[in-house]
Amino acid sequence: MRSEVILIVDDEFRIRKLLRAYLQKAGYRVEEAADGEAALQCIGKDISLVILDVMLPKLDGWAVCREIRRRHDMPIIMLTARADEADEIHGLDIGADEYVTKPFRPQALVARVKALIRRVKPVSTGLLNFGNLLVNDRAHEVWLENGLIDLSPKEYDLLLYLARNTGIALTREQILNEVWGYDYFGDLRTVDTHITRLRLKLGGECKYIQTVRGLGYRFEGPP
Amino acid sequence: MRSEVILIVDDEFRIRKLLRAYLQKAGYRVEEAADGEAALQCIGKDISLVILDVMLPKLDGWAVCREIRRRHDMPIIMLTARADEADEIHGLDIGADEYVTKPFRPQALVARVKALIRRVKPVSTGLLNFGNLLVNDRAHEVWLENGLIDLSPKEYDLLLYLARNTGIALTREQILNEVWGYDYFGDLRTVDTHITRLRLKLGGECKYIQTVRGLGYRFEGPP
DNA sequence: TATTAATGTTACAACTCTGTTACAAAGGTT
DNA sequence: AACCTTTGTAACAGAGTTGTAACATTAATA
Repeated sequence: MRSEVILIVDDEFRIRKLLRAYLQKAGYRVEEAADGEAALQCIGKDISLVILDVMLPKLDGWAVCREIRRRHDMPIIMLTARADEADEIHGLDIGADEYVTKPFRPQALVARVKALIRRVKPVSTGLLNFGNLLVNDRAHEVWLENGLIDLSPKEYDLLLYLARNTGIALTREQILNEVWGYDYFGDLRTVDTHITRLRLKLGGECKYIQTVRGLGYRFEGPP
Repeated sequence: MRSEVILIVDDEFRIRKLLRAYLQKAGYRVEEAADGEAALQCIGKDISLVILDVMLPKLDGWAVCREIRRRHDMPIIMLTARADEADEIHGLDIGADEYVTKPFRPQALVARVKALIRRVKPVSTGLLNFGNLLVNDRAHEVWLENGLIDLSPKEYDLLLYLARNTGIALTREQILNEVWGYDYFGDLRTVDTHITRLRLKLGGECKYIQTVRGLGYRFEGPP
Protein backbone atom coordinates (compact mmCIF):
# COMPACT_ATOMS: atom_id res chain seq x y z
CA MET A 1 0.00 0.00 0.00
CA ARG A 2 1.37 3.39 -0.95
CA SER A 3 0.95 6.31 1.40
CA GLU A 4 -0.44 8.71 -1.19
CA VAL A 5 -4.08 9.67 -1.02
CA ILE A 6 -5.90 10.62 -4.21
CA LEU A 7 -9.02 12.76 -4.02
CA ILE A 8 -11.65 12.00 -6.67
CA VAL A 9 -14.10 14.82 -7.25
CA ASP A 10 -16.99 13.84 -9.50
CA ASP A 11 -20.73 13.95 -9.09
CA GLU A 12 -21.27 10.65 -10.91
CA PHE A 13 -21.14 7.73 -8.55
CA ARG A 14 -20.14 5.30 -11.31
CA ILE A 15 -17.12 7.35 -12.32
CA ARG A 16 -15.95 7.56 -8.71
CA LYS A 17 -16.38 3.84 -8.26
CA LEU A 18 -14.48 3.07 -11.43
CA LEU A 19 -11.58 5.36 -10.57
CA ARG A 20 -11.44 4.14 -7.00
CA ALA A 21 -11.11 0.56 -8.19
CA TYR A 22 -8.25 1.31 -10.57
CA LEU A 23 -6.39 3.60 -8.17
CA GLN A 24 -6.65 1.19 -5.29
CA LYS A 25 -5.36 -1.58 -7.54
CA ALA A 26 -2.37 0.67 -8.22
CA GLY A 27 -1.83 0.95 -4.46
CA TYR A 28 -3.22 4.41 -3.74
CA ARG A 29 -5.65 5.35 -1.02
CA VAL A 30 -8.74 7.18 -2.20
CA GLU A 31 -11.00 9.92 -0.88
CA GLU A 32 -14.16 10.96 -2.65
CA ALA A 33 -16.14 14.15 -2.99
CA ALA A 34 -19.36 14.54 -4.97
CA ASP A 35 -19.41 18.34 -5.29
CA GLY A 36 -17.11 21.34 -5.23
CA GLU A 37 -17.70 22.36 -1.65
CA ALA A 38 -17.07 18.86 -0.36
CA ALA A 39 -13.87 18.85 -2.39
CA LEU A 40 -12.53 21.99 -0.73
CA GLN A 41 -13.29 20.58 2.69
CA CYS A 42 -11.12 17.58 1.89
CA ILE A 43 -8.12 19.74 1.06
CA GLY A 44 -7.22 20.13 4.70
CA LYS A 45 -6.65 16.38 4.84
CA ASP A 46 -3.43 14.87 3.66
CA ILE A 47 -4.20 14.65 -0.04
CA SER A 48 -1.41 14.08 -2.58
CA LEU A 49 -3.30 14.58 -5.84
CA VAL A 50 -6.75 15.63 -7.01
CA ILE A 51 -8.75 14.29 -9.93
CA LEU A 52 -11.33 16.94 -10.64
CA ASP A 53 -14.34 16.88 -12.91
CA VAL A 54 -15.27 20.21 -14.48
CA MET A 55 -19.01 19.72 -14.22
CA LEU A 56 -19.83 19.80 -10.54
CA PRO A 57 -22.78 20.87 -8.39
CA LYS A 58 -22.45 23.88 -6.06
CA LEU A 59 -18.98 24.97 -7.20
CA ASP A 60 -17.64 24.02 -10.60
CA GLY A 61 -14.27 22.39 -11.23
CA TRP A 62 -12.64 25.59 -12.41
CA ALA A 63 -13.45 27.41 -9.20
CA VAL A 64 -12.31 24.47 -7.12
CA CYS A 65 -9.06 24.31 -9.05
CA ARG A 66 -8.38 28.00 -8.55
CA GLU A 67 -9.16 27.74 -4.86
CA ILE A 68 -6.87 24.76 -4.37
CA ARG A 69 -4.08 26.54 -6.25
CA ARG A 70 -4.31 29.52 -3.97
CA ARG A 71 -3.50 27.40 -0.98
CA HIS A 72 -1.62 24.32 -2.11
CA ASP A 73 0.99 23.13 -4.50
CA MET A 74 -0.83 19.95 -5.33
CA PRO A 75 -1.09 18.09 -8.63
CA ILE A 76 -4.52 18.45 -10.23
CA ILE A 77 -5.88 16.39 -13.09
CA MET A 78 -9.02 17.84 -14.61
CA LEU A 79 -11.64 15.73 -16.33
CA THR A 80 -13.54 17.46 -19.13
CA ALA A 81 -16.57 16.18 -20.96
CA ARG A 82 -15.59 17.26 -24.46
CA ALA A 83 -12.38 18.16 -26.22
CA ASP A 84 -13.41 21.74 -26.97
CA GLU A 85 -14.08 22.35 -23.26
CA ALA A 86 -10.54 21.17 -22.56
CA ASP A 87 -9.15 23.67 -25.05
CA GLU A 88 -11.08 26.43 -23.41
CA ILE A 89 -9.58 25.59 -20.03
CA HIS A 90 -6.11 25.46 -21.51
CA GLY A 91 -6.67 28.95 -22.70
CA LEU A 92 -7.77 30.13 -19.27
CA ASP A 93 -4.68 28.69 -17.63
CA ILE A 94 -6.35 27.78 -14.42
CA GLY A 95 -3.33 25.89 -13.22
CA ALA A 96 -4.23 22.24 -13.54
CA ASP A 97 -1.37 19.89 -14.35
CA GLU A 98 -3.21 17.62 -16.75
CA TYR A 99 -6.44 17.64 -18.72
CA VAL A 100 -8.16 14.36 -19.56
CA THR A 101 -11.12 14.20 -21.91
CA LYS A 102 -14.04 11.91 -21.22
CA PRO A 103 -14.38 9.17 -22.15
CA PHE A 104 -10.93 8.05 -21.03
CA ARG A 105 -9.12 4.77 -20.46
CA PRO A 106 -8.70 4.30 -16.71
CA GLN A 107 -5.24 2.79 -17.20
CA ALA A 108 -4.12 5.94 -18.96
CA LEU A 109 -5.38 8.08 -16.09
CA VAL A 110 -3.61 5.94 -13.51
CA ALA A 111 -0.41 6.29 -15.52
CA ARG A 112 -0.70 10.07 -15.38
CA VAL A 113 -1.38 9.92 -11.64
CA LYS A 114 1.80 7.91 -11.13
CA ALA A 115 3.84 10.29 -13.24
CA LEU A 116 2.57 13.37 -11.40
CA ILE A 117 3.07 11.86 -7.96
CA ARG A 118 6.60 10.84 -8.84
CA ARG A 119 7.38 14.31 -10.14
CA VAL A 120 5.96 16.17 -7.18
CA LYS A 121 7.07 13.93 -4.33
CA PRO A 122 10.74 14.92 -3.99
CA VAL A 123 9.87 18.60 -3.89
CA SER A 124 9.52 20.03 -0.44
CA THR A 125 6.26 21.88 -0.55
CA GLY A 126 6.97 24.38 2.17
CA LEU A 127 3.52 23.66 3.55
CA LEU A 128 2.86 23.05 7.20
CA ASN A 129 -0.58 21.65 7.80
CA PHE A 130 -2.22 21.41 11.24
CA GLY A 131 -5.92 20.69 11.11
CA ASN A 132 -7.56 23.99 10.36
CA LEU A 133 -4.25 25.86 10.32
CA LEU A 134 -2.04 25.99 7.27
CA VAL A 135 1.30 27.77 7.01
CA ASN A 136 2.32 28.15 3.38
CA ASP A 137 5.88 29.38 3.47
CA ARG A 138 6.24 29.46 -0.30
CA ALA A 139 3.38 31.92 -0.56
CA HIS A 140 4.23 33.42 2.85
CA GLU A 141 0.58 32.99 3.80
CA VAL A 142 -1.24 31.61 6.83
CA TRP A 143 -4.71 30.15 6.49
CA LEU A 144 -7.03 29.50 9.39
CA GLU A 145 -10.43 27.85 9.00
CA ASN A 146 -10.14 28.40 5.23
CA GLY A 147 -9.57 32.11 5.68
CA LEU A 148 -6.35 34.03 5.14
CA ILE A 149 -5.09 35.74 8.29
CA ASP A 150 -2.89 38.77 8.43
CA LEU A 151 0.32 38.49 10.44
CA SER A 152 3.07 41.01 10.95
CA PRO A 153 6.56 39.94 9.81
CA LYS A 154 7.70 38.99 13.30
CA GLU A 155 4.48 37.15 14.02
CA TYR A 156 4.92 35.17 10.83
CA ASP A 157 8.55 34.31 11.54
CA LEU A 158 7.64 33.27 15.06
CA LEU A 159 4.77 31.07 13.93
CA LEU A 160 6.93 29.48 11.23
CA TYR A 161 9.69 28.67 13.71
CA LEU A 162 7.26 27.22 16.21
CA ALA A 163 5.40 25.22 13.57
CA ARG A 164 8.62 23.81 12.18
CA ASN A 165 9.41 22.54 15.67
CA THR A 166 6.04 21.02 16.44
CA GLY A 167 5.99 19.08 19.68
CA ILE A 168 9.30 20.46 20.90
CA ALA A 169 9.47 22.68 23.95
CA LEU A 170 11.47 25.81 23.12
CA THR A 171 12.99 28.26 25.57
CA ARG A 172 12.57 32.00 25.12
CA GLU A 173 16.28 32.15 24.48
CA GLN A 174 16.07 29.61 21.67
CA ILE A 175 13.15 31.46 20.14
CA LEU A 176 14.91 34.81 20.41
CA ASN A 177 18.04 33.35 18.87
CA GLU A 178 16.27 31.71 15.97
CA VAL A 179 13.61 34.27 15.18
CA TRP A 180 15.30 37.54 16.15
CA GLY A 181 18.81 36.36 15.34
CA TYR A 182 21.86 35.48 17.43
CA ASP A 183 23.06 39.07 17.43
CA TYR A 184 19.90 40.34 19.06
CA PHE A 185 20.09 41.10 22.76
CA GLY A 186 16.69 42.19 23.92
CA ASP A 187 14.31 41.39 26.72
CA LEU A 188 13.26 37.73 26.86
CA ARG A 189 9.75 38.87 27.67
CA THR A 190 9.47 40.27 24.18
CA VAL A 191 8.73 36.72 23.15
CA ASP A 192 5.74 36.67 25.49
CA THR A 193 4.24 39.74 23.93
CA HIS A 194 4.51 38.32 20.46
CA ILE A 195 3.10 35.00 21.59
CA THR A 196 0.10 36.86 22.99
CA ARG A 197 -0.41 38.68 19.68
CA LEU A 198 -0.08 35.44 17.73
CA ARG A 199 -2.54 33.63 19.96
CA LEU A 200 -4.99 36.46 19.49
CA LYS A 201 -4.79 36.18 15.72
CA LEU A 202 -4.92 32.40 15.78
CA GLY A 203 -8.27 32.68 17.49
CA GLY A 204 -10.05 31.97 20.73
CA GLU A 205 -8.58 29.16 22.75
CA CYS A 206 -5.55 28.71 20.48
CA LYS A 207 -4.68 25.14 21.22
CA TYR A 208 -1.64 25.46 18.99
CA ILE A 209 0.69 27.45 21.22
CA GLN A 210 1.16 25.88 24.63
CA THR A 211 2.92 27.46 27.57
CA VAL A 212 5.64 25.33 29.15
CA ARG A 213 5.92 26.92 32.55
CA GLY A 214 9.46 27.63 33.68
CA LEU A 215 10.77 26.97 30.19
CA GLY A 216 9.04 28.63 27.28
CA TYR A 217 6.53 27.57 24.65
CA ARG A 218 5.64 24.58 22.53
CA PHE A 219 3.68 24.35 19.32
CA GLU A 220 1.23 21.47 19.12
CA GLY A 221 -0.59 20.15 16.11
CA PRO A 222 -4.05 18.64 16.46
CA PRO A 223 -4.32 15.33 18.34
CA MET B 1 9.45 -4.38 8.32
CA ARG B 2 11.26 -2.69 11.16
CA SER B 3 13.91 -0.15 10.37
CA GLU B 4 16.58 -1.62 12.63
CA VAL B 5 19.51 -3.41 11.07
CA ILE B 6 21.21 -6.20 13.00
CA LEU B 7 24.80 -7.12 12.20
CA ILE B 8 25.64 -10.80 12.61
CA VAL B 9 29.33 -11.52 13.00
CA ASP B 10 30.16 -15.22 12.89
CA ASP B 11 32.49 -17.30 10.77
CA GLU B 12 30.11 -20.23 10.55
CA PHE B 13 27.79 -19.89 7.62
CA ARG B 14 25.13 -22.09 9.21
CA ILE B 15 24.92 -19.93 12.32
CA ARG B 16 24.55 -16.77 10.24
CA LYS B 17 21.86 -18.40 8.13
CA LEU B 18 19.98 -19.55 11.22
CA LEU B 19 20.10 -16.16 12.93
CA ARG B 20 19.21 -14.32 9.75
CA ALA B 21 16.09 -16.43 9.36
CA TYR B 22 14.91 -15.80 12.91
CA LEU B 23 15.71 -12.09 12.94
CA GLN B 24 14.06 -11.48 9.60
CA LYS B 25 11.01 -13.32 10.83
CA ALA B 26 10.98 -10.87 13.75
CA GLY B 27 11.04 -8.01 11.24
CA TYR B 28 14.67 -6.90 11.41
CA ARG B 29 16.97 -6.28 8.53
CA VAL B 30 20.23 -8.21 8.66
CA GLU B 31 23.83 -7.59 7.64
CA GLU B 32 26.46 -10.29 7.86
CA ALA B 33 30.19 -10.38 8.43
CA ALA B 34 32.33 -13.52 8.53
CA ASP B 35 35.37 -12.12 10.30
CA GLY B 36 36.44 -9.33 12.62
CA GLU B 37 37.75 -6.97 10.01
CA ALA B 38 34.63 -7.25 7.90
CA ALA B 39 32.63 -6.56 11.05
CA LEU B 40 34.42 -3.30 11.75
CA GLN B 41 33.91 -2.20 8.17
CA CYS B 42 30.17 -2.62 8.62
CA ILE B 43 30.06 -0.35 11.66
CA GLY B 44 30.06 2.73 9.47
CA LYS B 45 26.73 1.59 8.07
CA ASP B 46 23.54 2.26 9.97
CA ILE B 47 23.62 -0.69 12.34
CA SER B 48 21.41 -0.77 15.43
CA LEU B 49 22.79 -3.83 17.20
CA VAL B 50 25.63 -6.32 16.80
CA ILE B 51 25.62 -10.04 17.49
CA LEU B 52 29.24 -11.00 17.86
CA ASP B 53 30.87 -14.40 18.07
CA VAL B 54 34.01 -14.57 20.19
CA MET B 55 35.85 -16.99 17.93
CA LEU B 56 36.59 -15.12 14.72
CA PRO B 57 39.29 -15.16 12.06
CA LYS B 58 41.62 -12.17 11.64
CA LEU B 59 40.37 -10.23 14.70
CA ASP B 60 38.67 -11.96 17.59
CA GLY B 61 35.34 -10.93 19.10
CA TRP B 62 36.86 -9.26 22.13
CA ALA B 63 38.96 -6.96 20.00
CA VAL B 64 36.01 -6.17 17.76
CA CYS B 65 33.86 -5.41 20.80
CA ARG B 66 36.47 -3.05 22.25
CA GLU B 67 36.88 -1.32 18.90
CA ILE B 68 33.14 -0.82 18.49
CA ARG B 69 32.89 0.52 22.03
CA ARG B 70 35.59 3.05 21.31
CA ARG B 71 33.51 4.57 18.58
CA HIS B 72 29.86 3.79 19.20
CA ASP B 73 27.27 3.42 21.88
CA MET B 74 25.71 0.40 20.26
CA PRO B 75 24.19 -2.69 21.86
CA ILE B 76 26.42 -5.74 21.55
CA ILE B 77 25.46 -9.34 22.21
CA MET B 78 28.42 -11.71 22.43
CA LEU B 79 28.21 -15.37 21.57
CA THR B 80 30.59 -17.63 23.46
CA ALA B 81 31.29 -21.28 22.80
CA ARG B 82 31.39 -22.48 26.39
CA ALA B 83 30.22 -21.25 29.73
CA ASP B 84 33.71 -20.90 31.19
CA GLU B 85 34.68 -18.67 28.31
CA ALA B 86 31.68 -16.50 29.14
CA ASP B 87 32.85 -16.20 32.73
CA GLU B 88 36.25 -15.11 31.58
CA ILE B 89 34.72 -12.36 29.47
CA HIS B 90 32.54 -11.21 32.32
CA GLY B 91 35.65 -10.80 34.34
CA LEU B 92 37.33 -8.77 31.64
CA ASP B 93 34.37 -6.44 31.36
CA ILE B 94 34.85 -5.67 27.71
CA GLY B 95 31.60 -3.77 27.53
CA ALA B 96 29.16 -6.06 25.80
CA ASP B 97 25.52 -5.77 26.86
CA GLU B 98 24.71 -9.48 26.84
CA TYR B 99 26.55 -12.78 26.76
CA VAL B 100 24.91 -15.83 25.22
CA THR B 101 26.43 -19.28 25.46
CA LYS B 102 26.36 -21.70 22.56
CA PRO B 103 24.36 -23.69 21.96
CA PHE B 104 21.45 -21.25 22.37
CA ARG B 105 17.78 -21.15 21.50
CA PRO B 106 17.32 -18.70 18.62
CA GLN B 107 14.04 -17.42 20.06
CA ALA B 108 15.79 -16.47 23.28
CA LEU B 109 18.39 -14.55 21.34
CA VAL B 110 15.72 -12.69 19.36
CA ALA B 111 14.00 -11.78 22.62
CA ARG B 112 17.23 -10.25 23.90
CA VAL B 113 17.68 -8.35 20.66
CA LYS B 114 14.19 -6.89 21.01
CA ALA B 115 14.78 -5.92 24.62
CA LEU B 116 18.07 -4.20 23.87
CA ILE B 117 16.73 -2.34 20.85
CA ARG B 118 13.75 -1.16 22.86
CA ARG B 119 15.98 0.00 25.68
CA VAL B 120 18.44 1.85 23.50
CA LYS B 121 16.07 3.42 21.01
CA PRO B 122 14.31 5.99 23.21
CA VAL B 123 17.59 7.46 24.40
CA SER B 124 18.24 9.12 21.11
CA THR B 125 14.72 10.54 20.98
CA GLY B 126 14.77 12.19 24.39
CA LEU B 127 12.26 9.68 25.71
CA LEU B 128 12.58 7.89 29.03
CA ASN B 129 10.22 4.98 29.28
CA PHE B 130 9.40 3.15 32.52
CA GLY B 131 6.36 0.92 32.21
CA ASN B 132 3.41 3.22 32.54
CA LEU B 133 5.58 6.30 33.01
CA LEU B 134 7.03 8.23 30.09
CA VAL B 135 9.21 11.30 30.31
CA ASN B 136 9.40 13.12 26.99
CA ASP B 137 12.11 15.69 27.42
CA ARG B 138 11.83 17.09 23.90
CA ALA B 139 8.22 18.03 24.49
CA HIS B 140 8.90 18.59 28.20
CA GLU B 141 5.94 16.34 28.99
CA VAL B 142 5.34 13.52 31.45
CA TRP B 143 2.78 10.83 30.72
CA LEU B 144 1.43 8.43 33.32
CA GLU B 145 -0.98 5.63 32.44
CA ASN B 146 -1.48 7.29 29.06
CA GLY B 147 -2.51 10.56 30.68
CA LEU B 148 -0.52 13.76 30.69
CA ILE B 149 0.41 14.91 34.18
CA ASP B 150 1.14 18.45 35.21
CA LEU B 151 4.44 19.04 37.00
CA SER B 152 5.92 22.28 38.21
CA PRO B 153 9.31 23.23 36.75
CA LYS B 154 11.25 21.97 39.77
CA GLU B 155 9.26 18.77 39.92
CA TYR B 156 9.99 18.17 36.27
CA ASP B 157 13.70 18.85 36.61
CA LEU B 158 13.86 16.62 39.65
CA LEU B 159 12.05 13.76 37.95
CA LEU B 160 14.23 14.09 34.87
CA TYR B 161 17.39 13.96 36.93
CA LEU B 162 16.22 10.96 38.90
CA ALA B 163 14.97 9.14 35.80
CA ARG B 164 18.24 9.74 33.99
CA ASN B 165 20.00 8.07 36.90
CA THR B 166 17.72 5.08 37.22
CA GLY B 167 18.94 2.55 39.74
CA ILE B 168 21.51 4.90 41.22
CA ALA B 169 21.22 6.06 44.82
CA LEU B 170 21.62 9.83 44.96
CA THR B 171 22.36 11.93 48.03
CA ARG B 172 20.35 15.06 48.77
CA GLU B 173 23.50 17.00 48.15
CA GLN B 174 23.94 15.51 44.69
CA ILE B 175 20.33 16.20 43.86
CA LEU B 176 20.53 19.76 45.12
CA ASN B 177 23.70 20.33 43.12
CA GLU B 178 22.36 18.93 39.88
CA VAL B 179 18.78 20.13 39.98
CA TRP B 180 19.07 23.39 41.91
CA GLY B 181 22.56 24.22 40.68
CA TYR B 182 25.97 24.29 42.27
CA ASP B 183 25.53 27.87 43.37
CA TYR B 184 22.44 27.09 45.40
CA PHE B 185 22.83 26.83 49.16
CA GLY B 186 19.54 25.89 50.70
CA ASP B 187 18.18 23.39 53.18
CA LEU B 188 18.83 19.77 52.22
CA ARG B 189 15.32 18.94 53.41
CA THR B 190 13.94 20.94 50.51
CA VAL B 191 14.63 17.86 48.45
CA ASP B 192 12.33 15.83 50.71
CA THR B 193 9.46 18.22 50.17
CA HIS B 194 9.79 18.04 46.43
CA ILE B 195 10.08 14.27 46.51
CA THR B 196 6.83 14.18 48.43
CA ARG B 197 5.11 16.37 45.89
CA LEU B 198 6.47 14.29 43.02
CA ARG B 199 5.36 11.04 44.60
CA LEU B 200 1.92 12.50 45.05
CA LYS B 201 1.64 13.36 41.39
CA LEU B 202 3.10 10.06 40.27
CA GLY B 203 0.25 8.35 42.06
CA GLY B 204 -0.53 6.16 45.04
CA GLU B 205 2.26 3.84 46.01
CA CYS B 206 4.78 5.40 43.63
CA LYS B 207 7.16 2.54 43.20
CA TYR B 208 9.41 4.78 41.13
CA ILE B 209 11.02 6.89 43.84
CA GLN B 210 12.60 4.83 46.58
CA THR B 211 13.98 6.15 49.83
CA VAL B 212 17.54 5.12 50.62
CA ARG B 213 17.63 5.63 54.32
CA GLY B 214 20.67 7.48 55.60
CA LEU B 215 21.63 8.49 52.07
CA GLY B 216 18.95 9.94 49.85
CA TYR B 217 16.74 8.64 47.06
CA ARG B 218 16.87 6.27 44.13
CA PHE B 219 14.72 6.09 41.04
CA GLU B 220 13.67 2.60 39.99
CA GLY B 221 12.11 1.49 36.73
CA PRO B 222 9.68 -1.41 36.66
CA PRO B 223 11.07 -4.89 37.35
C1' DT C 1 10.36 -0.56 75.22
C1' DA C 2 12.38 3.85 75.22
C1' DT C 3 15.18 6.76 72.72
C1' DT C 4 17.04 8.85 68.91
C1' DA C 5 17.63 9.90 64.19
C1' DA C 6 15.74 10.14 59.77
C1' DT C 7 12.08 10.82 56.79
C1' DG C 8 7.06 12.01 55.51
C1' DT C 9 3.70 15.52 55.50
C1' DT C 10 1.46 19.84 55.83
C1' DA C 11 0.88 24.86 55.95
C1' DC C 12 2.07 29.24 54.58
C1' DA C 13 4.25 33.43 53.28
C1' DA C 14 7.46 35.01 49.92
C1' DC C 15 8.52 34.68 45.61
C1' DT C 16 8.48 33.79 40.53
C1' DC C 17 6.39 33.44 36.30
C1' DT C 18 3.10 34.53 32.74
C1' DG C 19 -0.75 37.06 30.37
C1' DT C 20 -2.10 41.26 29.39
C1' DT C 21 -2.28 46.07 28.56
C1' DA C 22 -0.32 50.45 27.67
C1' DC C 23 2.90 53.29 25.58
C1' DA C 24 6.51 55.28 22.98
C1' DA C 25 9.95 54.68 19.46
C1' DA C 26 10.91 53.18 14.84
C1' DG C 27 9.73 52.50 10.23
C1' DG C 28 7.07 52.76 6.26
C1' DT C 29 3.29 54.90 3.36
C1' DT C 30 0.37 58.40 1.52
C1' DA D 1 4.26 66.18 7.37
C1' DA D 2 0.57 63.26 8.97
C1' DC D 3 -0.79 58.73 9.41
C1' DC D 4 -0.64 53.92 10.25
C1' DT D 5 1.57 49.62 11.48
C1' DT D 6 4.94 47.26 13.82
C1' DT D 7 7.87 46.49 17.59
C1' DG D 8 10.20 46.41 22.14
C1' DT D 9 9.88 47.56 26.93
C1' DA D 10 7.70 48.42 31.20
C1' DA D 11 4.20 47.77 34.59
C1' DC D 12 0.70 45.30 36.94
C1' DA D 13 -2.39 41.57 38.41
C1' DG D 14 -3.22 36.97 39.18
C1' DA D 15 -1.99 32.37 39.24
C1' DG D 16 1.29 29.05 40.31
C1' DT D 17 5.56 27.73 42.62
C1' DT D 18 8.91 27.27 46.16
C1' DG D 19 11.63 27.00 50.49
C1' DT D 20 11.28 26.71 55.24
C1' DA D 21 9.67 25.43 59.51
C1' DA D 22 6.85 22.74 62.38
C1' DC D 23 4.80 18.57 63.42
C1' DA D 24 3.86 13.48 62.49
C1' DT D 25 5.50 9.13 61.42
C1' DT D 26 8.65 5.52 60.70
C1' DA D 27 12.92 3.00 61.26
C1' DA D 28 17.12 1.99 63.75
C1' DT D 29 19.45 1.37 68.12
C1' DA D 30 20.25 0.55 72.79
